[in-house]
Amino acid sequence: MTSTPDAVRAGAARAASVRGESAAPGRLCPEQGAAPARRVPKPRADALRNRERLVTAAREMFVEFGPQVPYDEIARRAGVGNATLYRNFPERADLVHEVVLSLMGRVAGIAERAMAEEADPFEAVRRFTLAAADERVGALCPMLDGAFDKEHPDLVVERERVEEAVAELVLRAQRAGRLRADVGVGDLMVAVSQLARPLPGTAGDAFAPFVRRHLLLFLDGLEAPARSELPGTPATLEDLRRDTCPAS
Amino acid sequence: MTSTPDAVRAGAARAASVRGESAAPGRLCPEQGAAPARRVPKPRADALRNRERLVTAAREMFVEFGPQVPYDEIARRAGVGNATLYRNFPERADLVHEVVLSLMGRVAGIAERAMAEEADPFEAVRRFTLAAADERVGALCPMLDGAFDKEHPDLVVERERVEEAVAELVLRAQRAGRLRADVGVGDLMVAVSQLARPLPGTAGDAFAPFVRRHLLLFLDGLEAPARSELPGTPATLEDLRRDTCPAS
DNA sequence: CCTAAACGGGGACGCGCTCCCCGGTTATTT
DNA sequence: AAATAACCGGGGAGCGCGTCCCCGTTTAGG
Repeated sequence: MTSTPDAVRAGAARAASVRGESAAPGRLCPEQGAAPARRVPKPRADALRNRERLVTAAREMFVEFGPQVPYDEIARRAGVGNATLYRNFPERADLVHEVVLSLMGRVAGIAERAMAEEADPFEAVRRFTLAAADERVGALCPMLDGAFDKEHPDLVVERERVEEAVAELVLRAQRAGRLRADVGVGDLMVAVSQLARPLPGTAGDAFAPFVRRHLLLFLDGLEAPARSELPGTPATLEDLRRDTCPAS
Repeated sequence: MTSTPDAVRAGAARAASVRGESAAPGRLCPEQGAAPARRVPKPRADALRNRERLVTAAREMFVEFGPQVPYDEIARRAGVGNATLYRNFPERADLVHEVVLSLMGRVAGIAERAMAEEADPFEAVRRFTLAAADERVGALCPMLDGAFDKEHPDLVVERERVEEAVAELVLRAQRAGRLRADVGVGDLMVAVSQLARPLPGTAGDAFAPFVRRHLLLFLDGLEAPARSELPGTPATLEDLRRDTCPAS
């Protein structure tokens, strides 16, 4: 054995993950000061392709079967060997992290686009809600219990992007008098996630039309003027984080 | 070994379960025709107590951790040995069956009481919805995938009781012009289940106030007059069954 | 064309759940 | 109240399944 780059890469990935850095290859990391100019071999094209395929497959499998789905099955779905999966994501937390990150990015984009392109601010909320459901935000729920670093820098950045966009969305609609004033961002996010949450066992899409109906009904309840008086206070996202992650 | 009643009981339970009969002890089964008057030993009082404890513990554990929770943990929560659990419910399907049955009974009672005691028909819907959520109907969702006999006679009876009561509840509210006409029983049941569905990892009750808010918002959307036009058709319970159980 | 990194899949390890066995305990029976 | 039979409890063996690694082969890049 002259050199075992597989093992080296895997070890590096694990270490980077622990330090809270992104383990994604393809990102040229500047030489670390005194480190003796170790040539960072640029990753191969097919390697990146496979990595992307794995994340996509993982997202689909997580949505359908939850985050406990066997590693080997994910690899099979992605059309690669299981070793490739283990090389890229030495532990499950890494994979979950990547999937959550990708999903949040999509949702943030949706919110920003809805805000930019929709004239009526309540219509923007509606469009965001339905599109977010299509992205299966509900699949995030089962991942909350999984032990993955919720304070990872990359994740915090993306989360703040989502929060900011949706908060703005809500605020505009409320200022326009189209959205009732006694609801918060947290109310919207959680209810959407719950209503769009996939049922286990259903291949996935048989329910889509019903989910749409229920979201629209909920949105009707959100519209101003309020038809009833709500108990408690508008839920912020901090409220939710406090209740779901009592440890942090 | 002179006689092993434990094994006999377990075997009998398994057979009865397959035949679609209730395996509950305490129910005196009339002597089966030509069978030579085998004395059916009346079950002991503590045995029934333990059985009831097990069902209660199972319901709690299912709500909190899903129907895959380890058998031994359920026994521990119930404060009995694991053998007792295996004696009463030789396979997981039996236990799930019992829990679902118990839950459906409670929900049916809630619906009937709401209808009888509430003057305003929409208020009856609201009361039913909130009470059903308190009973954790949402916990039913994760059990849909589990392989348990959904056509078991006992279950069908209870299911029809629920359906009839809720359908009547909806119909009355619609006839009174208080509930929008373009929603069906299925819309109500599924949305409530989803909104009240417990999040994994949360010990359970931190979210209760938020769930209440979201249910009330949804109910506001349900109120007549309709604020938007819904796509598709009102969901009946048959629609849902067809989509969740494609095999049957 | 050559080199080295990445791939694939077969198989062993180990964990955790299931399930049973048997000595002790408790409710019923006369 | 004593006898008896059913029931209970918990410890441990069996085993299925997911995780993880090894190594011969393939493939991209120079």
